[in-house]
Amino acid sequence: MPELPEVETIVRKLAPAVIGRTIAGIELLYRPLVRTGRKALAGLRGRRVLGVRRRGKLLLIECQGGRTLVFHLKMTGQFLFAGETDPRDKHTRLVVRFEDGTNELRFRDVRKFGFLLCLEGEPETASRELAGLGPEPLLVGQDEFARILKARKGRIKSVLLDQRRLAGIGNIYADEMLFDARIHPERPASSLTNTSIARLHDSMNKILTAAIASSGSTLRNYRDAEGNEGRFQDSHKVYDRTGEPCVRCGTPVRMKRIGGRSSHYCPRCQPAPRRRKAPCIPCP
DNA sequence: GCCACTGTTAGCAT
DNA sequence: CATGCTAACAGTGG
Repeated sequence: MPELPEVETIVRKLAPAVIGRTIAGIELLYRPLVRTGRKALAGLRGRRVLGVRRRGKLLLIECQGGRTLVFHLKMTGQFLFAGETDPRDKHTRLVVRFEDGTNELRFRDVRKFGFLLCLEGEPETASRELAGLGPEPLLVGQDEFARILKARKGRIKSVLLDQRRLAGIGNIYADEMLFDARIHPERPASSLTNTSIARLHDSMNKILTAAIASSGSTLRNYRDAEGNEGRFQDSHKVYDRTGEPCVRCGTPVRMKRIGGRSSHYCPRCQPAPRRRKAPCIPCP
């Protein structure tokens, strides 16, 4: 479940709790979690944590000596702190112990989709996963945003979800920002007017900023590193509100599968794109 | 019990 | 290259 606002929330909890601490050991409980750098992982013992940051939906833990742990939480990855003697549940995939021994950091992931890279050197250049990402939605300017959208033939929602175009937007926030900007999720990205693009840029900033301020959305199992739930689900206007009245016009919110993803929208506030007339083949 | 569904995305087909 | 499905996994809810 974690998208940009959830990963950002986790980063903010994790940073003060681990920066400056020295790693005493790492226990890998599910080997396939580590996609690259399993050997480098063992070499983290004795190194200090220098920083924690986010890129798209990835969470980066930067350590002394130019090594970086890169986590993707996919659907069900989560971090928690626990005492070293507290029982571990069966979904715990990795444990980081620290020299101060006050608590340990655990990564658990029910569905096992999450992954970890242990990189040496500049992360942005050391891995495809990072190098291929588009700009940060909260940093991209309106002009570049417009260029990204206008160059795409596909549906606007699919473009928002494409991490090579913009990094960090997932299903929930794509639906919410499209509703806010009154754009139908199936509108071809290249067909958007400058006005619509400007509105969508504003909505993207507004929704993501508000979601971060509310510590993300908890619909099923998302929790931050302290076990807290997010509160932004209370502000969802369309996501997970199928059949409920649109907050703007009262029309029931509709759910439709678009590009394999459940998509929620108001059929009245977000009118369907006009179907193009068939080209006149034997145009005389 | 069975079936449908789930917030991601890599990999493959077109 | 771009775009569109589906599988990978495990649990939950009907």
